[in-house]
Amino acid sequence: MEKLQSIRGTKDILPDSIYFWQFIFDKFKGISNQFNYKEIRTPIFEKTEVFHRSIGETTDIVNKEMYTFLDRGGESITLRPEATAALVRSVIQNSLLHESNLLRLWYFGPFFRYERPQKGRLRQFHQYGAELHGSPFPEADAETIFLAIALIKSIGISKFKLLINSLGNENSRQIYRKELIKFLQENENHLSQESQVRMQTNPLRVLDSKEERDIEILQNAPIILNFLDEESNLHFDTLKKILQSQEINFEIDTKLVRGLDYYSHSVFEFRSTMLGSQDSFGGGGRYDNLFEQLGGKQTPAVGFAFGIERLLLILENANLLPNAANAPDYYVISQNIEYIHYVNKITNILREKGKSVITDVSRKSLKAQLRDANKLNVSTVIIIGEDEFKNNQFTLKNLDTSEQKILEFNSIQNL
RNA sequence: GCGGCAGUAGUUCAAUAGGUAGAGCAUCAGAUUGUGGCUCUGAGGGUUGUGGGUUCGAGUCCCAUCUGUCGCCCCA
Repeated sequence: MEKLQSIRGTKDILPDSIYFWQFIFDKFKGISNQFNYKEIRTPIFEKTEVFHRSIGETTDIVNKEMYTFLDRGGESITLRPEATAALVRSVIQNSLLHESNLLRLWYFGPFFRYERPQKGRLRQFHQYGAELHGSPFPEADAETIFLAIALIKSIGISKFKLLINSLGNENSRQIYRKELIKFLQENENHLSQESQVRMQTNPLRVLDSKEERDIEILQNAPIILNFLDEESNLHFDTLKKILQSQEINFEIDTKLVRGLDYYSHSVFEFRSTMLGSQDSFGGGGRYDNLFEQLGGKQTPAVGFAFGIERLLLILENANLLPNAANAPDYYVISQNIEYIHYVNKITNILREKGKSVITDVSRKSLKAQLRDANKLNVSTVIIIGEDEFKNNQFTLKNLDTSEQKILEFNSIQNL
């Protein structure tokens, strides 16, 4: 028989590491509560249109990274490659903005992109994200950044870089776009092939190029921040001031554009030197037009997401993983299978008292059970041998000190 | 999707110039028949990722494929 294995780019989260996942989830849940964000869970697949209409037809995600298939009814379905569009769909569908014009949401779950796997880049990966719907103001952008930083710190990460940029509003971006295309056309012959194609489809993304010759040319490219209109400028300036007032360190990266078409105004990204070339572990931005694109009414919004696997890599590489292992309170050992009912009785009483208790189910010898208890880091064992069984007693042994004493059955209540 | 590197017991690795696989750790069991950890002894466990090819003979060479990894594209 051929051995079956998991699909390329997917990973089992095994019992040995599940603790770390729970650690991150619990911390993030706590911080989200402090910021008054509510958890939301949406399906992991959506109609393909949800993503087509939001992410952008010319983006790599839509073009080559989506898991799209026809279901048995002939409908085109896509495993979600990101959450923002799906959340907006849900908010519109369920009229969540009906009773309040402000909505704070967070989510945690799996996402899917068909990419060549690498460390920190999987086909099924997990994200935590938060979205703030309903405010056009930079205070909202700032709140999400505050939240993001609180989350990062809550799991012990203190070294990271925050990059910000502004893409301006629609108006500014159009003007800049024209200017940029003009510049790119003038230098077309010197650009990489990739960039020459992208210049036609999605010129802003050329800025992201890592090709050496592109980078060189782009040094003289027009800078988007110089094309912001008054409104856009004010928005970006205010955000910067808010961040500065709280002594949040950031760098302005005028080439930061991010890979989704729906962003406007602020975009930001978190990077760590503890990762390889996939050094970004989170990012987000403002998306004021997405609601309309998905058939809702115009609603300004801002949000961000973290890659859980990348956070775990940072924790691992920085030696920040928390200690797991919570040993059972008791191991009830029986010398002989004949005492099984007595052992179960004791075990059940202890469990009803809220203790975590383990017993042998594979008919191991007394010695083996003790070894087992030791391996499991149990510090207290209860031993039922012939004498204890006959006299309605039990032996309580401390494995750390090796002290042991015989007690009457009723004193189980005092454990 | 493109390029480089890698793939041997659960795990970390070893195997001279191609001659039919070994060790540490882990696992399990014993060391006077009611007691763990330390120590000692022993045992189980691999059709060398998979499929072809070259060869008298391949873990070792060649091809393909799968998976991982590094970089690119891109992103979390």
